[in-house]
Amino acid sequence: MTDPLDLVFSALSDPTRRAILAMLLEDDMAVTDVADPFAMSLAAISKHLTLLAEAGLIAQEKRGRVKWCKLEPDAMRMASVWMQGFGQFDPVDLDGLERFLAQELAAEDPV
Amino acid sequence: MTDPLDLVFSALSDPTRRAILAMLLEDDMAVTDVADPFAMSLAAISKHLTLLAEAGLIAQEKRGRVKWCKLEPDAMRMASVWMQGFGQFDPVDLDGLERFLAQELAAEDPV
DNA sequence: CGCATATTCAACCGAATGGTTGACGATCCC
DNA sequence: GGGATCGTCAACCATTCGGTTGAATATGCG
Repeated sequence: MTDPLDLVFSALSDPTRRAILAMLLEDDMAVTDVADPFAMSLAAISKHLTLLAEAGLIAQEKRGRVKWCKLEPDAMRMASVWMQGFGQFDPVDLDGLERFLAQELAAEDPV
Repeated sequence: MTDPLDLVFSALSDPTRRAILAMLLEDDMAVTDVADPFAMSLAAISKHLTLLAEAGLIAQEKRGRVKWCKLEPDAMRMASVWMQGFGQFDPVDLDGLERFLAQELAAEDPV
């Protein structure tokens, strides 16, 4: 019933969770290592990770007593799709690319 | 102190607010008209609109007794930038565009 | 076995969220 | 002026959120 986008955007709305995602961008990490740089309890981080997992933004795999967390790009992609499919604005990471493309099209138009 | 992204993602995490944004995509609207299709009080919608405005997702301008709401793309763009600048995944709205671009580049490469 | 490490569970707390209702302040129009 | 319309404000309510602490559950290791 609840839209998966609710979960994704809600998960993204917390700076701690965004920081975690940024960390996981570099490498997969164990829960304890994720928690390390933060000035809050391990339990709090564990909760954040659970939320991120429920939103589908990360996947958690337990290997031995260590639970590894890794990024799961699909959920964020979905949110991004919503934004773009929604948006009137230009694709964001294409500042240069777009100009290039416009150039290309301009070069082809007269044909 | 609080990251503007907090506000934006938090605002986007509610389905009612996302629906409002989708409506405003079509046209600027008065508060009453925004509220019309929803099964909740005008006050509730008013609150939602305030949140959206605080997140910078919309702008509200009072003209006479009517308060007009219009989309303000910058905030969403900022969120999108974060996602992309963050993301390992391909730009979302470019499925076709990207293929086209790859083609263009392939055609140019041998030169 | 027995201890240390890794992680979650459970109960609790204060603050924020999403909604309601009713009163209020503006504004338009007759 | 006075009634209808537009919108917000204020108080309230239940629920969720982000955090804490302390106990519990695995698991690895000597």
